[in-house]
Amino acid sequence: MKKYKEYKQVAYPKIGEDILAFWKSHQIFEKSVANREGAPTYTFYEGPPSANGTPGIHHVMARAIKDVFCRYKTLKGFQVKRKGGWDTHGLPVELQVEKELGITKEDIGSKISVEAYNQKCRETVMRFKHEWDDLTEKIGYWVDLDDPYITFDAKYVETLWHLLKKLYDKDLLYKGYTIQPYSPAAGTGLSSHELNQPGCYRDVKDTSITAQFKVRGEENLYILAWTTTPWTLPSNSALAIGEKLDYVKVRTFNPYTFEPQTVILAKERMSTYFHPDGSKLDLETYKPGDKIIPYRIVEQLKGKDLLGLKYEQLFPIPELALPDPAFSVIAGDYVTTEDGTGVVHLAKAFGADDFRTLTQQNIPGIFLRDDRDQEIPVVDKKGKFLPVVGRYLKAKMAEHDIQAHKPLGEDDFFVKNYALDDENDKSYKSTDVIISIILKNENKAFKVEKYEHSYPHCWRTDMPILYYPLESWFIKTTAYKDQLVAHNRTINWKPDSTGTGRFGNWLENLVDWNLSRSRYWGTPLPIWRNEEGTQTKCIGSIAELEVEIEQSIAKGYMKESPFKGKEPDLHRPYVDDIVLVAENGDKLFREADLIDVWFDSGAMPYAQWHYPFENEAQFKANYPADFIAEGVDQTRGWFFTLHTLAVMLFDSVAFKNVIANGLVLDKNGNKMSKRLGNAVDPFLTLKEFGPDALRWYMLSNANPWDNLKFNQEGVAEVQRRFFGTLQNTYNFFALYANLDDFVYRKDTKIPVKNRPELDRWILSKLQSLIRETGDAYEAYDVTPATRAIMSFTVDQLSNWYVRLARKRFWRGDMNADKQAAYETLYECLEMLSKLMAPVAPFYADWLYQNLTESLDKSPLSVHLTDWPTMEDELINGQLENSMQLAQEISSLVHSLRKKEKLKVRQPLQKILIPVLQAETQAYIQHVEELIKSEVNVKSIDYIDDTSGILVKSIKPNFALLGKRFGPKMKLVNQAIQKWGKQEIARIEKDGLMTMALDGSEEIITLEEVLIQSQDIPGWSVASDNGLTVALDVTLTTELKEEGIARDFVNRIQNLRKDLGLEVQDKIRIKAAASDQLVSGALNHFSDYIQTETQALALQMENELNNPTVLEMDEYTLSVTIEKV
RNA sequence: GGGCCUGUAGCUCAGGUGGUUAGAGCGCUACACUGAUAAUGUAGAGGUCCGUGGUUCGAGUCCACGCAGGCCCA
Repeated sequence: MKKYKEYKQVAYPKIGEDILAFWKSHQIFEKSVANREGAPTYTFYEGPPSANGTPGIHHVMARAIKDVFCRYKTLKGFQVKRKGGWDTHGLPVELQVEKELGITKEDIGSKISVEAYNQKCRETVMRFKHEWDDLTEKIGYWVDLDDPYITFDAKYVETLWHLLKKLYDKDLLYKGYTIQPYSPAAGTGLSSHELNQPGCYRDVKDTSITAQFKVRGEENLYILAWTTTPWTLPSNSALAIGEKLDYVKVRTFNPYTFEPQTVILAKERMSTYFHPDGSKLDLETYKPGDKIIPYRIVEQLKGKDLLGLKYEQLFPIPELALPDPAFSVIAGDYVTTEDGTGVVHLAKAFGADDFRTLTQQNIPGIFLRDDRDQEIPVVDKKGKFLPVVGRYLKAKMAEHDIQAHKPLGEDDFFVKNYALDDENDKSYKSTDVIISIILKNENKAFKVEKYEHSYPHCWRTDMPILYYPLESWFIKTTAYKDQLVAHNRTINWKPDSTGTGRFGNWLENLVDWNLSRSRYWGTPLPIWRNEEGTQTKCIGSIAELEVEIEQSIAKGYMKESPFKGKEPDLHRPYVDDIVLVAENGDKLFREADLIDVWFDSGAMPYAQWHYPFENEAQFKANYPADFIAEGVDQTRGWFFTLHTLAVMLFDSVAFKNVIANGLVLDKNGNKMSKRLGNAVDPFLTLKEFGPDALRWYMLSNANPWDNLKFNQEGVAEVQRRFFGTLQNTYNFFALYANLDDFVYRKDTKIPVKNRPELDRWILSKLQSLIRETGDAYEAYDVTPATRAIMSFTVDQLSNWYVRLARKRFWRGDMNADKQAAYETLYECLEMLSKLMAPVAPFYADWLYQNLTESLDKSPLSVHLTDWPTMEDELINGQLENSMQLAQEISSLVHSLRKKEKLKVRQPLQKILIPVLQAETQAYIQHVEELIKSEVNVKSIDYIDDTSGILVKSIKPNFALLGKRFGPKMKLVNQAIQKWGKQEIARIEKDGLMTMALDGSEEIITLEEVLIQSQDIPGWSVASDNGLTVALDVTLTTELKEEGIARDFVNRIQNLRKDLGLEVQDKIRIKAAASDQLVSGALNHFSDYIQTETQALALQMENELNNPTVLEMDEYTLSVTIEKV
């Protein structure tokens, strides 16, 4: 029976499937964890994906990275529990549900109850769980899928509440009012994290206006201010300048009304607004419509000279009138002269800087009042001007006879493109455009143009966002900035720059974390307040809530608990129905907000265990994480929220090591997107290549933190080159091992020290490989590990060891030499299966099992083994040196043969190697036989100094002498280059030489120069890397005959094969030679030929029946062979 | 506009602390091998190291300023 399975063809995808089935039926993953019970833990946190979309190829990348280090640490003896998780809340879920139901946010509560809506969300959110689980299994990502944490789970939410209360108790949770990104289309504020979604910032062309603000009490004097959001101009209540900037007053004409006027702007910005020739033109002779408008600078002044200047309201709508100090010039430290006019228009409701500055300077903003007497901006939450402004715009349109694409009523003025009208309509006019025309007509616009800039968009609705005043709850992260920074310094970031740069800078410029989301499907904020906002309760657990509810029932505020007789559900609408009792007896209502979903995921270290309500020991044993990995886009997402909560609540890091991987782009370096059709389907790729080649390609091609240009051909190459070579090597082993009935047995194996040199060499290399891969995995550098494994497998094991050892496997019966070869190759293969197991878990296990099946005691799977320890005593540096010399010399000889057109089959007499050090000669002599057979030469001669024919060259050792001589190095170099035979001889003999340099004597030692021999007069030489080889190209008759004999063997072997003879079949050869040299060769090398070709006889005949004519280089030869 | 990353052969990538012939694989060309054979091996061609300045005796490597691409943020 065959002990080692042989494979004609290998279907890698099938290996994936088979091994997956094996893992399942033998519970290998479970065993790999259970086996390490009691061992030190290595903690990994799974960043929860959302299962409401299908997984992509980049998820394979991310998950492969996670898997590699968890598997490696398991092999290293740690217990690595990997709890899976699902991110289930948030806007994407809501939007998907709305799309499917054909509703908008406004319909919630009317067309559909919050209860039914949330129920639908809950059903939707796990929709693609099956695909995710499927992919996870197929790529071999080992994670506990049976007991994942789920962020909507009541227990999970309870922990979130607990954490929020801890923040509240520390006074780190507060309600504020800020200008925030708001999506009218989605009806919600957006977190900075959401705005960080790739693709949110897009280049768009907006109408930009440089408006003229007329200075009060002056004739025709205007301040210029530029904006890309004309719709905010009706809300203008101040202008900001930079105090230290230079400004000018310029006399000129308005380009639209042609009226003479004087304008104020930053001096540096003049070139944008005035044609250079305008300064030469006469102001008096200007005629309306002239192409170049003349101008004169009439006054230069500093920004601070402008402070306090009053101007007329741009849109004098009576309802929007404001008292002093509105409509005046103030200072803003953010004003620059990079664009615009160096004057910034401020609208308190629509800009964060604006809001801050105006608040600080006590300048009121433009607001109206709602029926509860609360301030409201003049644009409503749908992005439409209130009728107060609409009426004004409508009247102005009539006054100036402005025709739009449709009749516009006072309630029709949407900002941006929220009207959803057809923008391609020729007569389409946006509100921005209408405002521009009005201003142009009224001598209030100095320049109107389309301006292309990057503007944030809502990541789901694709509509531009507005900056809009919203009330919010915040976490006061700024209070912990120093601790956040300090703890970050202790984290090992891969790559380092993401930690210090991207993440570090983010922490340095920290703002408070805006927690609030006005939505339905998410974790509700556990805060109850009275109507005045004077009484507040924060609830930190279900039990606490139930006690409060009892009190409320007792007080008569509630009839019964919504949780009565069922499991508590902490979602809306149930918690909204709960009314609590304040200390002073007031009714408390829940703050309607949900919290940022990033809080959900950032709290997973605690919430996944329902800590502190349960599993305290579990939590403590697994906190903080040793390792996490996600995409670099999570830097300010999950990485940030994990870090923040850990620092603020536990004064700890949340993770010690983190890999922030790059993007997976298409092969041309473009982003993959389903829309563009360049997205790669992971399932199809798996089907074609199987999981191992895919993982190996992704991790070996480039460091994970570099973007990967994903190219299927790259996967194919990895498969062919690496897996193919490894597979061939295994097949080779299996083929002969089975023929010889070899079975690897530890107890009877030949000690390494008794094995042939070649074996000891490859085993020495193998030991180095163990160290190299181990070091790389330890440093979270998977790419160098894969490259080292590939290089060993392909270059050393297959291309050198197997090739040179081939004959040992097929020749003769079992003997010690043969056994050593089998054992050595076996040991290399088995070791490779372990070293590659973290990256290519399926193939590695398959290989391991093929090798070990016939052994009883070995663990079932490579993933249940221990990481190998290096055996230092097997490392033989000298032998590795020798072998490297053999490889280099062989390569040089091949190169010479090529040049001289002498094929390897033609034996040659000798090669010459100049050696200047006895050491080198010893190294080479060690592997002399090997070189001789590899390049087919009879002998190797060494020439040393005593021969007297060596031509040596000398050059300085720059690294050493450069440090010593510095600027004089050029002179030293020139001097040394001039040295001839005598000087070289002397420094070699004495170990030093003196030289004159700048009038002084300098002593140069032998170590400070490099002496090489690169030429042997009269010989064909090749040299590389300080090594020189000469080839004796003389062909004697004997050599020629031997070459012919070898050629003949080769042809006979081909014939044997053509005739379908088996390896052990014997033959009889008859040959009719036409050439004397050939018949001489056949006669002289008859024994050799017969041995090689398994011939019992080689007869020379004059005539042959029906012979085969062999074409040899210069001769032809007729032969017949017959099976005996 | 700011932060970070990347730029080396046609393609994908290596090139501690600066040191004088810049490497590998794939692809290409040629050859060899034919008992690993739908394999395998060898050799060759192929480079303004993104550009420009600078530091230095010496720069792919260090510095400055640019250019191009990417990510993140304003």
